Amino acid sequence: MQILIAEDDKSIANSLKKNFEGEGFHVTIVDNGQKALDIVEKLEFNIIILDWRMPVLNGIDTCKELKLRGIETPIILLTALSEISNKVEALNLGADDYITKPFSFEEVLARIKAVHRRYETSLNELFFENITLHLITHELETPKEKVKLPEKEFELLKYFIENKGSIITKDKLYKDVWNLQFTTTTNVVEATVKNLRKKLEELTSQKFIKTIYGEGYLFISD
Amino acid sequence: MQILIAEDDKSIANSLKKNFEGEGFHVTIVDNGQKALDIVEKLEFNIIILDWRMPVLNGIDTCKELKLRGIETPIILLTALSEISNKVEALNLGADDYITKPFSFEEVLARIKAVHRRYETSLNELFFENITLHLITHELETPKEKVKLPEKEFELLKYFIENKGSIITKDKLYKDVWNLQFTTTTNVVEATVKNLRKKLEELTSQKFIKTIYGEGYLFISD
DNA sequence: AAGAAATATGAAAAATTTTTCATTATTGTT
DNA sequence: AACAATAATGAAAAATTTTTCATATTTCTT
Repeated sequence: MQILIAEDDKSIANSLKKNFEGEGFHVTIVDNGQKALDIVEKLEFNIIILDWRMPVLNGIDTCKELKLRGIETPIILLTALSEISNKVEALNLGADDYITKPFSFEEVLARIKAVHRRYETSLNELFFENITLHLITHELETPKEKVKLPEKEFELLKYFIENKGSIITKDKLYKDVWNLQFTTTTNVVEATVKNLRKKLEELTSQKFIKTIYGEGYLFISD
Repeated sequence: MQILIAEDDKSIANSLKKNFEGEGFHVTIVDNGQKALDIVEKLEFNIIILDWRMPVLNGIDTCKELKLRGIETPIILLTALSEISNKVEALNLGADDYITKPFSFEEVLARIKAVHRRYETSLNELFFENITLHLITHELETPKEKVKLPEKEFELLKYFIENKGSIITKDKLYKDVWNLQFTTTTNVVEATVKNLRKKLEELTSQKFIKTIYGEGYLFISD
């Protein structure tokens, strides 16, 4: 997760950065709104955190300008308690949330995760590494190409991404994807896994679907 | 749009009601949280507005209880300015927005529309009359049954609902749904319309797809 | 290393969906 | 009412997807 923080108070900025990095996030700090606008043109972020008061260009105007430019990255505003009557303004400007100082890191983290989750689901896309699964059109988008997946392959891949990183047993797939009791008389799962594997590898040159012998499948980075 | 207002201050409640009805919404008023819980069990609402302070059961606890019961209807809390430090609590309780008194009706209306729109798109469903089209699973839900639509029928119905009430020419369908130049050498559109019509009529006993001779199709109430 | 269990695979079969085609029905115009 | 244009329909053909089956490969255990 790439986070941009625009905050002129160095102690706050560094404290946030240290904490976020402890969470495995990547943080970029700028000290005014204009610099935030500049860097957003060049790099992609998943979340933008703007301080309300900043030199050169404050958080409100930065937020307004970002939205004007069509940037859809979720924005969180940091405000002092005294400025709180402006909350309506904040949300009207297009900010997705705001946090009043002083705040605990736990609060910031919770808000960020909530906003990001909300954003992801609003997009109707599932992300994994360099692939995107479009939930409405059932298209699989890769660096190489965008293809429409047949029904079963779509459902299987969706299930894999939703359960990435943990072992998925075959009977779970029979139950959840095929709505079948687990029977030994069929091997549709293996057959469909084969086809999905082939398609994924052709498109990404990566092997996302591992098999754990005797246990099930594991969807994970190559 | 069905709105439930739980507010013990009669002047506020009635003023809201009058204004909402001017907008064509249908409003139900109750004067405490317990009554709100009771009526929500019996009737369906699109938005619930809860006053923060109320006798018997206040807005916070009502909100908490509604969420506990799995009610997903968006909730907006009304709070006095002095209670504003609890905003974090409000959002954590699962309220979708909150408005501080005193408020203008315009603000309330804007918030309601925003919350409702957010809700509808977050559901990933398209509604028309008594049918629901599930955008992720491609299922058509009717009072009688829920069936999975084949790809083309799904895309066609989605297009119809998105363009309900206005004439849809055949070349628009060829272009937007089939990605084809309009050619006279095929009649896939007619064939698919036929099948969708049959399915819709079997399931709802209604005829949603009218044909406007020489112009196109019109998706509209029977 | 050999055998057994589990998984993978290519190709065929079955099922479903999409499109075409020939014909019938409907609508608007004269 | 008759004609021409447009739309609807049933059935067949074509294309695609899903499942099955027989066989090959891999993995684990001894």
